[in-house]
Amino acid sequence: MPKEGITTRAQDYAQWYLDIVEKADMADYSPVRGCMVIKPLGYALWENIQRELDRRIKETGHQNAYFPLFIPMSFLTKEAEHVEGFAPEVAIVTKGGGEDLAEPLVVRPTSEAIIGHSFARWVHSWRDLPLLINQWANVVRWEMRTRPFLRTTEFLWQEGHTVHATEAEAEEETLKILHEVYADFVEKEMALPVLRGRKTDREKFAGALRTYAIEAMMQDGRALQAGTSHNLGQNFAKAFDIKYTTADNREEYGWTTSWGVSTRLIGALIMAHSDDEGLIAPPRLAPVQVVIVPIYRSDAERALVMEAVDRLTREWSGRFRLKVDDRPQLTPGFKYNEWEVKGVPLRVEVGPRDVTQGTAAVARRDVPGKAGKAFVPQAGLADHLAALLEEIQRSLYERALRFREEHTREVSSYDELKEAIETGFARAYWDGSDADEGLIQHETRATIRVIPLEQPEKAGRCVLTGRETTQQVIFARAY
RNA sequence: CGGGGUGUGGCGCAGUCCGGUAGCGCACUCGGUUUGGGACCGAGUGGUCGCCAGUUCGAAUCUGGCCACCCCGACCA
Repeated sequence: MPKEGITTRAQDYAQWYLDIVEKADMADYSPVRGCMVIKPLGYALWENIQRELDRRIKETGHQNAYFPLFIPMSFLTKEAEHVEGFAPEVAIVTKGGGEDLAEPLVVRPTSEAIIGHSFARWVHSWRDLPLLINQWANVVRWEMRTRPFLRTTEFLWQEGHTVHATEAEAEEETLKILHEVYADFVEKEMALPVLRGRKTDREKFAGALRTYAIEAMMQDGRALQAGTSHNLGQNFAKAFDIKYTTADNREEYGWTTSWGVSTRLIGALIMAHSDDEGLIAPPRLAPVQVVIVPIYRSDAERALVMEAVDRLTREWSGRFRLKVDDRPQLTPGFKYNEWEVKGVPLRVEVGPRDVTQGTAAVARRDVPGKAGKAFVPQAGLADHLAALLEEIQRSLYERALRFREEHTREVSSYDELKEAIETGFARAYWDGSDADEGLIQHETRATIRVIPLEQPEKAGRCVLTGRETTQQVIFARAY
């Protein structure tokens, strides 16, 4: 049954997304344009995302630290490409304590500059390297057009910043983050398959040597950049004077990297898995994994049912993130709908009939309606639920992967490319220039999302120029 | 920054053309009956109609100005 107040995906995908955010109660608008209030459900998702990412970031040897919100204006201008890229979208503080500041302060749009300054003070010797730091922070970018989670003026993220002795080590770090932290997290925890690849020069980070990214496909066939990892070369080391002395007493600039993912991931999670009924949260990140709805008429039945619920859940302690919805005066049907909109993966119903029969009704969020509901024995219920949560996690991933495969076409002509990007990704041989890419963007609104790391063995002809090349790229419209 | 739209109880809207005591649905509060797919009945609370100025005996409604937000595009995690 379509839920009240949720536009269907078929009607208007963009409006559907906004409706899900609102009806699932994940975020609210704020008095400041483009800024968003993250409500408890949205924030609980973020906390779970943080926990899993933070674990991977630490397992790969990084430590958390925190750097200031304000950056002296002059710092931002030290790296030429960097300032050019970010200047149009920074917020600037010119007054403090009622006085004009001697130097305006930029509210960080990203922290390469302020962290670069610190790193220059921290790094002296080859023994100080590699320096592997991460911070969880908010940043501000004055965007023209905003959308909850996908693009907001202020957003939350993590940004890793590292310094290495050699170019090869910096490159290794950049790719390690891409694979072992970002792709691993998004595929395993978010149940969302990603394409891994390099960005073209047009799309790379301002000031980077090379940018790598993971790209995911949303249910409307558009691409969403889920994370980026930059090899900054020596650009920032030179701008901020990050130098070290080698083992044979030579002075060298360090090689730096930076990488980040943001609350945008919540937007990706919503758009990739949810349906016209509401949010579908992947079990591994769902703030509530199992909701129990007790059903009763009289006080006597209530006592009976609640006793069974208490007995069951006592045995589950710690196994699930669990919610017992014993709110009085609300009908079971109302509760089913509410938890469906909020994306809880499993619902367990326990009523008088179940108490007598030793059963419970279990409903899967990812399989709507009767098809996803079954009466199962109370004995062994916890194991059954645990298995179902894993099954849902796997099923969501496979569904998203199948969708991406069905909406990805190999194209060999510009006409085919134009057609393919209407519904999904276009994989094409490419030997064009930056200007050619700009032309295609102008004509089709599609851009090269990634140059996939996995490339074909044999050569083909560039979709635009017709020149022979071995390089394939992915074109798509992006969020 | 261009284009479109909207500002009226917490939310969604009607009323504006044609000026005359601000209304509906949901939500909320209280009482009762209900509860296996969004319960029902009854009684209530709540709004200087985005802001400023003007016209008028009288403005949500007419005139002028301003502001804000949303949606669609170009720029971007």
